[in-house]
Amino acid sequence: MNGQSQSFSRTLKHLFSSAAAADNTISVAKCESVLYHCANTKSVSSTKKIHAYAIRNGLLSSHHSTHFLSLLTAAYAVGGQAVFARQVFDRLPQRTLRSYKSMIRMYAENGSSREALRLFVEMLESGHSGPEKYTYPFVIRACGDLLMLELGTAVHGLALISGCGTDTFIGNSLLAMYMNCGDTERAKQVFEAMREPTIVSWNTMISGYLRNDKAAAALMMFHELVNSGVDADCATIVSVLPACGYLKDLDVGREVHLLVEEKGLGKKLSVWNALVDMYAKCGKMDEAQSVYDSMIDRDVVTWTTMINGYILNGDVNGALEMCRLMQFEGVRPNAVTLASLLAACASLPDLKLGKCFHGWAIRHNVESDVNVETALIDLYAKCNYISLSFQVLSKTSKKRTVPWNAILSGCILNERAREAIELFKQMLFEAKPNDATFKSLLPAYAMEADLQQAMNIHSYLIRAGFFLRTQIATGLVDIYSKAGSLESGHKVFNGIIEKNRDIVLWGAIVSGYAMHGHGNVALSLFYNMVMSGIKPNEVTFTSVLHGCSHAGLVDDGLTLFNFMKGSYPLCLRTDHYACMVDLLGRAGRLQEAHNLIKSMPFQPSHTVWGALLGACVIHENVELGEEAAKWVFELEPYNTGNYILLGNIYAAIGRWEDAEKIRCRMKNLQLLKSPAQSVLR
DNA sequence: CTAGGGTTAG
Repeated sequence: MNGQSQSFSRTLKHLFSSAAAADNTISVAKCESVLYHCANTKSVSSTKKIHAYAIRNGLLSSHHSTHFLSLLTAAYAVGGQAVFARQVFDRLPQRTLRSYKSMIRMYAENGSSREALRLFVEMLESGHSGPEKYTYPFVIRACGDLLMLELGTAVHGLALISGCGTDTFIGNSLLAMYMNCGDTERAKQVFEAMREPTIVSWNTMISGYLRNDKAAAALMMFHELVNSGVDADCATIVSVLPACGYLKDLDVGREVHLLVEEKGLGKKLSVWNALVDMYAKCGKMDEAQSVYDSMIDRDVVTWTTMINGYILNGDVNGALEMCRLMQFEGVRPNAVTLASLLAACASLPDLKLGKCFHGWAIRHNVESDVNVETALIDLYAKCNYISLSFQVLSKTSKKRTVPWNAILSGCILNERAREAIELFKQMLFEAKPNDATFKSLLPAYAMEADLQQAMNIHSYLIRAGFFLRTQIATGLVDIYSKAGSLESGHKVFNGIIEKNRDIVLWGAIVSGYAMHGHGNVALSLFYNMVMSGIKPNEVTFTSVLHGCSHAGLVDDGLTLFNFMKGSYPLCLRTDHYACMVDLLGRAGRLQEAHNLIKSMPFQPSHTVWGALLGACVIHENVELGEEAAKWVFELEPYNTGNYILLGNIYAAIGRWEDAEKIRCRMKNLQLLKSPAQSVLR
């Protein structure tokens, strides 16, 4: 106990002994000075005593009560007593700067950011000046927590006006806020304007870049930091290592590892855990293992990281071995461990193993964790046991969004579009949908291909304010295309500004026109896309080529194909050749089609030969038809359709015996088919 | 008094 708190407790004692003696001469001022100490020492029990004393002795009704109550508010707030603080605060005749400050701080600290900001705004509106430099960081953090970029920017301005612009703490808070809101550029500006960035500033930048999917920028920051002469600390290490892992940049990862050894930064377990994770993510399980072996202390995170590492590198047995060792060491798995094990079982998929881990989750009492529940729903859906997914769902709290998202995508996976749509309607009574919800749900509407339903979900999205996002717009374009309204799809497409149109959105509109036979529109949209600076990918090439072939645009198709060969040779896939063969073949240019196949830089697939065969049927070309058939019979021996196609060519030109022979061959194969297929499975 | 940091996660 230091001198100050000793004198405080003396004062408190004196106060109460005087009270016991019914000495009402104890002044409000005295109580106030005690309260001031209560706030400084975060002493809740003393605060309560003073509060009770004040009530008993009618101090609250005096004209001094504003000052007294605002001190009382502060004392409760500092002690984290939200309910008491609020009660006193609401009874204040006048809300003072002090009371606002302490309430804002309390709410920001206990996670009620919205409440904190409400009070902050009210404080400004009621004519108080801006907060002082110790309150700004709380307000700024609250803006960041709620992703309120506009308000955050306004607070930034206010801080500048009040002359707090150079404060390091406020600067660092601003960095974190902008990063949280996804505005990396503004964060960078603030960082560059800082006169003396501390290690915290650097770390905030590094981790912020990573959280905004800019791992390369995070690494650049790290290198700048190393060159600037500021010493890295533990937080730097655990911020930069995930970036190395994400980029699989083993060189930088090793550099960081060296730094840890040289500067003795390995005092915390989290640093070693991050190193293990980095090596695992870079695909170096042997090095991860050796870091792990060198560790004296290990916690559940270490084990989980190793287990994940083995899963990530496709070594399920290694992961299982780790589980056994972990159990042997007496370390209990947590929800994270089980969620990732279950996710691994889902991606295999391995129902039996998944059920074992479900059991393990129950034994370790984590089966009602949202992450675990979600992983279970996903697991059972991917194993085609969606009824079990529903069982898990029925036990969840339902107020969370993620399990619903999992069941929706599970329904899509099991081709239960109707059910997905029904579930979504139920979901709306319980939880708030987010972007991921629609990512899972929209394909259901595309499967239903019902224009009325398409319009329903579209109008819902607009009402709910979801219409801006590219990904969701893409889903809508796809739905409208499949439901047959290219016009509506195009309107949605036009609603996305050019800057926000990504390859997937372009792909959706192009394929929409292509699949409905509007090859010319598909083509011109495609060229618009290229002009707007979007690099086409295999998928867009396929759909636009498809469009050309469906619309009989032979020369356009050839031009496009040659453009591909010239500019995007690495994109060329077997599908593209199949489209071209189909295109040339339908136009009767069979020889050209055949030459194209022969020029292919890789083994032609059955689809390529199949396209030629199909064209040979239309144009009754036996010679090439037989050549194509020879290949498809080899590549796809159990597809009876191919035999029928060749038979049709023979029949068309009157070679009845050959047609009959092929028919027999097909029949014999059909007899073989069932046992053969069961072996193939 | 106030700022950054580890394992899941499509």
